[in-house]
Amino acid sequence: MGRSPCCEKAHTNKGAWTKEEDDRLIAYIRAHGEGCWRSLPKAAGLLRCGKSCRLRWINYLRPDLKRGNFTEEEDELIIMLHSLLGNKWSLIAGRLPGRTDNEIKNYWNTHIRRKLINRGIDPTTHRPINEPSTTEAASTISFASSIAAASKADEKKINSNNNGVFVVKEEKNPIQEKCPDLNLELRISPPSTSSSSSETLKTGGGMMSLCFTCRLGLQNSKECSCCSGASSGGIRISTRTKSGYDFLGLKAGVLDYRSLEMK
DNA sequence: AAGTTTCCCAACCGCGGACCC
DNA sequence: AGGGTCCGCGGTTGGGAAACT
Repeated sequence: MGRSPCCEKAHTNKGAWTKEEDDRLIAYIRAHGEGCWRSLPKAAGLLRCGKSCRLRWINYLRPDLKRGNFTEEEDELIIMLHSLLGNKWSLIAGRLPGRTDNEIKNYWNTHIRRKLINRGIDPTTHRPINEPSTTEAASTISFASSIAAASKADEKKINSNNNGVFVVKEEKNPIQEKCPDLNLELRISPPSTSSSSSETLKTGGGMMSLCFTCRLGLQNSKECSCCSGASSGGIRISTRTKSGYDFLGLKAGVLDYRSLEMK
C-alpha cells in the first residue's frame, strides 16, 4: 500500500521559515482562515508543504500563542496532566491556553523531566524512582486505568503529593492487585453512582476539597456536590490547581467527552 | 579568543485515524 | 466494503545559541 507523499518534495523549501514566508502565511490565513492545508501553500504562493505550513501556523504564528517562560503553576499543571494523560501532548496543550503541544513536549523533555528526576521521580511513571513495583499497596496509575477502574463502583482514593506523584490507594481487591494495569477502554463520563465524599487534593501548598464534577471544570453545575450540594460521586481525580485552571478545560461547562476518549 | 560540548527548540517524519468516494 | 486522501499527533532530528574548557 503505502501513502502518497503529502506534497511535491522536489519543489518545496525546508528548514527555517523566512520572514517573508511567515508574512505570506499570516496574510493568507487572515484572509481565508485555517484549513485545507494541502492546497494552502500553492494558494498562498509558498514553496512549502501543507504540513509545514500547518505546523508553522499552529506552533509559531497563531496570534493567541503565549510566548515566554512557563510559570511554576504551568509546570505543576503539566506534571499533573502528564501523570493522568501520559504523552498526550495535544490533550495537555488543550488545557493550557496559549501553549502548543510541541512547546509543551519540548518543555517536558528539556526541563520537567529533569526536574522530576531531581525530585527522585520517574518522569514516565510518576513513581518514586526507588520504589519497588507491582506488589505495593499503593500503585501509580495511568489516566486510562484510573478512569476505567474508577468507573467501577470501587471506592478509591487518588492522592497527590507535592512532587507530582499521583497515587491510588486501592481498597482490597485481589484481582486488581494482581493486574493493576488493565488495558481497559477509556471513556470519560459523568459519575454513575453516588457515594459522595469529596477528594482532598494537595497541590504545592494548598489543600482543596473538590468533587469530581468540579475537577472537570463544571463548578456550580447541578452535578456538583461540593458547590451546589447536589449529590455526585464516582471517580475522584485531582484536576485543579490553586491557580484555577479548569482541567479538561471547560469552565464554560461544555465538556466534549469525545475529545477525551482514549484507547 | 578559539574550539568543543551541551542545551534548546523549531521543524521534519512517519504513522494512525477520520473522512470521502 | 475498501481504497485513497487529508489531517493531526507524537517521536525524532538538526542547527543555532549558550556554556564550558
